[in-house]
Amino acid sequence: MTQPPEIGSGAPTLDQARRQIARYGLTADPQAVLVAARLMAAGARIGQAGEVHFGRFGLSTGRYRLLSDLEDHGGEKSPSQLAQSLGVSRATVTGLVDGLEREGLVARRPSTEDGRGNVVILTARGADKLRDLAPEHFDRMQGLVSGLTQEERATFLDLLARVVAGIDALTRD
Amino acid sequence: MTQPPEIGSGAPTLDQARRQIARYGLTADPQAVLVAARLMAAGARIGQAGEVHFGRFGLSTGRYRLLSDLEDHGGEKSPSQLAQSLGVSRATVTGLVDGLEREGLVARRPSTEDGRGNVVILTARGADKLRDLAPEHFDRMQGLVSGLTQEERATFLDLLARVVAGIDALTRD
DNA sequence: CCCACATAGTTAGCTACCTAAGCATATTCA
DNA sequence: TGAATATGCTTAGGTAGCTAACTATGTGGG
Repeated sequence: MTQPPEIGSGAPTLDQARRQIARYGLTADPQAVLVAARLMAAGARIGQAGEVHFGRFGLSTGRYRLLSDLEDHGGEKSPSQLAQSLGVSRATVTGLVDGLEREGLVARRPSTEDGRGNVVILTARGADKLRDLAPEHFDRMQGLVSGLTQEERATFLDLLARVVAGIDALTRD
Repeated sequence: MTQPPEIGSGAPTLDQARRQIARYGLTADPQAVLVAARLMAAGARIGQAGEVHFGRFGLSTGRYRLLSDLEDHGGEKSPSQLAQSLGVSRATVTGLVDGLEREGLVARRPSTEDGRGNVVILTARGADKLRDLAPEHFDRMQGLVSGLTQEERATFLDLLARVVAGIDALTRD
């Protein structure tokens, strides 16, 4: 019983989609379902790969994004602003800042304008970290899309944006 | 100081990519970097949306994928096989099965062939759950890609596959 | 002026994912 | 056959993300 390839990492096939749809007597378009399923599988894989990538530098995706966002805004931002621009909850920012602070890459200071607020500051060590990882980081990022020509990348960017717009269909009431 | 839109959810811009590359005097292609960054951001968003979607049915993405994979294989599979086909670690499968077993959607039975092994079985309740959520699930999956024509979806599938092949560039030594 | 309500941040508790280490059972081979 | 190795699964401990609840400070209205 040599089972078919089915190389782990959960990439669904068109046949799987067809069978699933048929099993319940539905009328969905198998190709559309396949694209959606592949997209979700790809999203998961890219996310994991990102963690491995940033892990090389002793960071996680979330921590890198926070540092990078901080640098893009003059090295100083409130946790709420960070949560907003990173698209995560404030609780998540608390956790990310906790970790980064422990490693000395950012620091917290009380806000001078709002007694409730903090400001998160990029430290010199944090800036150094970003500088150090930049060459390899950008090089690998380019590698990720090196299988596409420049024109294909433009097409992909367009299609991806339209799919992202469709995310609402997945979550709306 | 009305700051530019910058609508949360962390979609990076071409300008950001350019500035970051320039800051360190690198030669990377900003467009390629942008595509990679957008892809990672999209992956995260789709992943979260998926959790919301499956959460509607009292499941998570991982739990749904496990149930679905089980059904696609006659309702019976070992944890190791599940880990392989889902592309996650065996430890993760242990956790997913723990949760699903608690809810009566799967059951564990000792393997008859291997004294070390288990077999995970899809219960009647598990099969019912899959049947119940199918119509809405497939409908929303279609909705996710409804912004693309059939031809565009085919193109997207091709480009996505080539990007997935590039994941290796992100993680290899 | 004070109370009600809004906002900033943290904490607690959940899920998913990982790696590494542990335990039990199989298998291989000298 | 007995020891070394391989395999199956679980456990322990880590990170990231979420929501909900809590504390503290700000703000606005009667």
